[in-house]
Amino acid sequence: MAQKPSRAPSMRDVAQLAGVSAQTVSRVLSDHPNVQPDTRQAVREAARSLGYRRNATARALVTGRSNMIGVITLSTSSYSRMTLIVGIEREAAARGYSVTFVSITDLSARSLEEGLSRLVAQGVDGIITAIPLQGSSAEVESLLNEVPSVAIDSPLPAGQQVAAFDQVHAARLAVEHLIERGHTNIWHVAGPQDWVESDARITGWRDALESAGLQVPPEIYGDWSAASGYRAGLILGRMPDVTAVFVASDEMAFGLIKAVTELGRAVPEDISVVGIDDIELAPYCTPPLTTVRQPLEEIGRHAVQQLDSELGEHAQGGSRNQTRLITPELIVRSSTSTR
Amino acid sequence: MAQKPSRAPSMRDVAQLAGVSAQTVSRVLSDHPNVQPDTRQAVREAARSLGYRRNATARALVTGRSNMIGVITLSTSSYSRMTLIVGIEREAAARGYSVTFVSITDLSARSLEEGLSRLVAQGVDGIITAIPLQGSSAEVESLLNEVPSVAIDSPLPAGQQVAAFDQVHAARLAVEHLIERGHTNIWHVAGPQDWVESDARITGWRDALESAGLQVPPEIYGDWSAASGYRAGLILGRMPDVTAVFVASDEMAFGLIKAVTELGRAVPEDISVVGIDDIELAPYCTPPLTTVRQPLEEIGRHAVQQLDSELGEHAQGGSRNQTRLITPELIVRSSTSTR
DNA sequence: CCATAGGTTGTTATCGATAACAAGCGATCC
DNA sequence: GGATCGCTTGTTATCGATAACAACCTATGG
Repeated sequence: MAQKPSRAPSMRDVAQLAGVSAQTVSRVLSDHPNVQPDTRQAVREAARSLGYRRNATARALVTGRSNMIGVITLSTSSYSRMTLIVGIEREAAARGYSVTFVSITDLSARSLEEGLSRLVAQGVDGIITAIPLQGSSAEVESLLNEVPSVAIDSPLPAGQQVAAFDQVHAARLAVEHLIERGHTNIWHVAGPQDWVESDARITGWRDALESAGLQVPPEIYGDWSAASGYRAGLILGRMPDVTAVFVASDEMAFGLIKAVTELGRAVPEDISVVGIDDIELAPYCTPPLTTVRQPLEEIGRHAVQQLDSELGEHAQGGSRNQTRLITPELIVRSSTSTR
Repeated sequence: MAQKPSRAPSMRDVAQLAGVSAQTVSRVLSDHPNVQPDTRQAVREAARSLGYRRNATARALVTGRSNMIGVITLSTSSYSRMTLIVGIEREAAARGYSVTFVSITDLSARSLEEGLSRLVAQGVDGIITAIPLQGSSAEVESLLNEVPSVAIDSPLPAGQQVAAFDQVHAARLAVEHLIERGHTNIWHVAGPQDWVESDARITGWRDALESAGLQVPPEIYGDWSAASGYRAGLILGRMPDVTAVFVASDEMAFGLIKAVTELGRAVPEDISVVGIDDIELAPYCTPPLTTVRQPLEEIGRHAVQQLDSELGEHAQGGSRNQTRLITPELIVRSSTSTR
């Protein structure tokens, strides 16, 4: 049944069938204004009857625009990454872009280079870097110079646009909430060392404590995983004077709560816990997790919007460096109690 | 500082600098065997000094291969989707493909068509459909005929390859575990109605019960979300003779456990619960969740492998319809007890 | 009634690479 | 020593579209 079509129909075929030139077909398909209605009609019909589909590759070659945007991200399979990517994809689709996706395993400059160059080689019009790395390399900078880009999370060097979430503020919200409830000994389980998010959240936590005149204990580093939160919990649960912990991600908070509970300390009666993210399962934690929501899908959309407008200006050459910060929101559930 | 390069260097530029023809440059860059070592060397140097990068668009146009594979998936930001996509991306990268990603919001034939045609228009070499829909439309079939494709989850009609996980077996494993522990009244919270996964898991559950000579209660439908699991829990928790529930996803299991616990029924003492997926948080559920692991990253990799080999054969025209089933594994934690 | 303007359509060149063919050249073989 | 072989390199055509220019035709105005 499936007859093998020797070749997909080209513009020439459509033109021939409609009795016009290829150029006219092109005009019709691009909605140029100056085409006679009947011609337009005829071309449309011919195209439909042949099942014609415009060849994006050829267009890209001649126009210099591929209408693809590249996304590079860490390959952690976390909720947050996925939500971000879905946000990006939606907005991109709405604006007529398709999304090419590259994930890297580690944060080394090597693999960052490798990933970026895959995207550039693929001919994307712009790149969204959803990578939380701090430093970078000359090679990376030069790659990012070849193509307009927007950074999520990380303030990468080149005069780039940034679509971000106010991490410091988020952390401050969480900690202030604990302070309001009367806690004075508030610990922090942070993300891994070289992540900007980790730093920002540490900063927010520290700021909040200091402005309240409270003592700042040492932070404990995790790696975003629930398992690392569990390990932190095994430590903190053994310290009797710890009554509150601000955890840098919901997933780590799950682990921490499990650990301290196993050690016989009740949450929130003995220890209050606040997370960050508001993952889908946060309300179903035992107890339901108080957390700061990150509107990730929105962040993804913003990133695409900025990239799109940057691509628009690109022709003209305007290049201001605006940053759009998104405001976090505290979600109070039951993992925090008044002291 | 950032000088605007009027145009990226082309093969011609490299050729000129190296004092050879464009074709020779092409040969060097494609690692053709018959090139004199010094020529090769000279070309390589010229390319490096110009910062030359091969234009994938032009290559794609002339070779007819874009080295892009398309992935279409539902835009649920679940853990599993992300894991799958990461698996796909890794394997694709390893085989020299880049991945273009389209997510759709609903399972209507309309949006499926829309998404697929975006991919086809973009010129992908092959498509991985990670969409759990049962039915489809003529238009969809015709789109899938234009391009080789592999289905994950769903047995889409066209003589497609399928990379799948043995859902029926997985469900059976879960239920048999409960039966072994002495349970006789085992309920099921299923996924949404028109998903193949839901059906397969229902089938497995039913099979296991029937072969044990047990009664089959009516299934309760959820939508994979923790919230829907919670609702199911509010129902099942009120039925005193229910001692075991097999839940079609870990996320729903989290919700269910929360609900029945709130109703005063202890897990696993009063009610045993088994999920499916083994999400990262499963061990940190209260109590730690017994579940059946889905090796999603592996499934993603398999899908790419099959697609790649299909793309290879495509030239020759072989087209058998092999299916690779991946075996599930039961992970016993503490949410199930002996009756 | 001719000149000009503007709408409509066609022609040609081009984007950046590769495939297919052609040519040059030294070595091997009889 | 001449013919053939095989390695190396260059030439030309092509992929499928669009940009830029050219040509034609129909109104409109003087």
